[in-house]
Amino acid sequence: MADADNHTNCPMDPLLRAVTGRWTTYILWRLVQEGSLRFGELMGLVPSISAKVLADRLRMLERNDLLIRTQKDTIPPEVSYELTEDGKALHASLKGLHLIALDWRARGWQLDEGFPETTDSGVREQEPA
Amino acid sequence: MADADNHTNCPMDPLLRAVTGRWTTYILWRLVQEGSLRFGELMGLVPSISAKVLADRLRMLERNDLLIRTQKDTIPPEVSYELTEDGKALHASLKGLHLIALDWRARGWQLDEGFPETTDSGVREQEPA
DNA sequence: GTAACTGGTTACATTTCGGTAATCGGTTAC
DNA sequence: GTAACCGATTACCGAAATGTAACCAGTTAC
Repeated sequence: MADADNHTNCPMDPLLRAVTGRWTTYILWRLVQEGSLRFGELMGLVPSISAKVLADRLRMLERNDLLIRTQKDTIPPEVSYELTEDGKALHASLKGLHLIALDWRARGWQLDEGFPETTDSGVREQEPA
Repeated sequence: MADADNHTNCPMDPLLRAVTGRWTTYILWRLVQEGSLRFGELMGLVPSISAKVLADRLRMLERNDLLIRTQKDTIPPEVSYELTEDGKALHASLKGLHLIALDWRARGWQLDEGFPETTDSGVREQEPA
């Protein structure tokens, strides 16, 4: 998909896909804050993420040289993750989006993904017979 | 999902989800370039998008006040779309991501999403019996 | 002997996403 | 009568993303 699927040739597409999965930006954020975190620490910091998805995200970020995985072969093992310079740069590049996000949130904006079951008023226009 | 699912409370999450679907950034880009476009024009400009997905994207952006749909009830109908100020601001906020995307692309970076079927060497480590 | 520790992997189920093809509505052109 | 026009919607399907739960390894503590 990485290339054959680059229909639009939009340069942001691959970065967006790198950043877009659920919790990914939050993981980046935490790693920027804390510098280095172990797997279990991330499990605790990212609310309700599963080990599977966390591992998926970390391996994906590692494959793309956005973070580095360091393993100590002690028993039990100790594995920690930290961002590379590219990873930090990626996070920094989200600054603009972050600012506008804060602004919109302050203005009460919320994403409407279009699930009508959350509209509770029940009152809707009736077609005249 | 819009709120109950905001697990991380990361302010960027909803914006990222607004921007993330396939072709969404490209649609924003085109609307910024052209100012106003009709449905059929967008169909032509966005390569290989289907009417269904284009309609999905447009309705989603409209629901979130990122673009405005204008319909003339002629026969055949004429419908055009243009970004709101918020829509333009959202697009502008992707500037940082755009810059880093250009830089990385120039450096040869490509997203590796991890599908091993594209690695054609066939040679992989064998377990010693 | 068995549970806990850490950092995962695996199989499976469910949910969501995107793609294809058919259809609609009202009018005009053939 | 029927095809084209435009802007969709609908039903259906397969693929991809995500969630859940069980399990693994090697050692220590009980």
